[in-house]
Amino acid sequence: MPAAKPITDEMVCFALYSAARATTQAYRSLLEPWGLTYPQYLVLVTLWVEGPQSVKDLGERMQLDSGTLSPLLARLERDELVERRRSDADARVVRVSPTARGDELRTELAHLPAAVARGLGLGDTVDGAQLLATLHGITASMHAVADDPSSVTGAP
Amino acid sequence: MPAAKPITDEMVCFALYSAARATTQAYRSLLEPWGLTYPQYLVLVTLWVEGPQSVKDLGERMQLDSGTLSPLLARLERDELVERRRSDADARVVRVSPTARGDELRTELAHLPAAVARGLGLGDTVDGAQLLATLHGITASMHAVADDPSSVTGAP
DNA sequence: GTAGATTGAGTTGTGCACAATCTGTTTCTG
DNA sequence: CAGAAACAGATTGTGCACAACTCAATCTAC
Repeated sequence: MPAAKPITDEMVCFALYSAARATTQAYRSLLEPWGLTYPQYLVLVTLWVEGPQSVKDLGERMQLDSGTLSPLLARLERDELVERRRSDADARVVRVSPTARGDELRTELAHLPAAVARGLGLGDTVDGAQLLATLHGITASMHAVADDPSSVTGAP
Repeated sequence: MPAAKPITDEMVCFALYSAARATTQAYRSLLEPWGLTYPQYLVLVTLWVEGPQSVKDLGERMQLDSGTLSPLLARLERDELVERRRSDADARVVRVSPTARGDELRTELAHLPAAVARGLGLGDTVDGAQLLATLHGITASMHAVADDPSSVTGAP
């Protein structure tokens, strides 16, 4: 067996990839009784916290484009959790708002954050603030790489 | 405007979700010249490091089931980067190994880890070992939640 | 040795992520 | 004002993630 390997980006990236998948699996279990997926839940949380908003705004908050959001919102609308209405002022804009049922879920799902925090060991084994800062840093760095790969491979 | 919000699981989970997506986007840019996706790259890395192995073993390493791996491997095989051969000893087992071209990529892509590490700020702004430990902890915790949601919601 | 359980891959169906493209507005500009 | 450009959202196509299922090969018990 070889000696301890150095920490490579691959290990970190793979760990990130695994952790994110494990998280959506955890939420899958928790949300299953409501027939919600994790991204659907995130959309609802955004609407609850920030109020009704356009698809574009929602996309900016969640860093998702209409190719992802449109079908997702269509499913939420089919399940009568959100409503989509084209703006009168600007017919290009579609305003998304929770339905009455959608708002009810806010109460029904209010126990989730604490439950997941408990599962995570937040504030206990995990320093939430520091982890958050690190993750934000990674997100920013990786966006920079995605936008300009040559910046890290050696400019051509 | 409310005072500073506490760190909630939602913030951490969303940050994780964003960071993971930003990472695959970064790899998408970097791997685009080779027509590889990030999961395909991960499979190749696993084969390079650990050598040819069965679909099951690959699935255990990457925590993916055959529903994900089978089509992914079929695409890698179509692109002549890996080969699949049913075992003589046990006809249920399919052994996956890199082709000559697949092995060539190991050299061609050898610059990636350092490039991404540079982009991440690994060892610089980010403590890789600690981050890795935290991510492994999260993965384990979330698997526990996924396997038994009642453990965090209060047993029914 | 055969019946039944287990295993390893593959297939099917749903949903998310994202690039590319399209459509209908709106706004900018000549 | 007319045409160009920009914009918001939806659609299409590819690939991943995962649940549920199928199927053949193998293993276990009897």
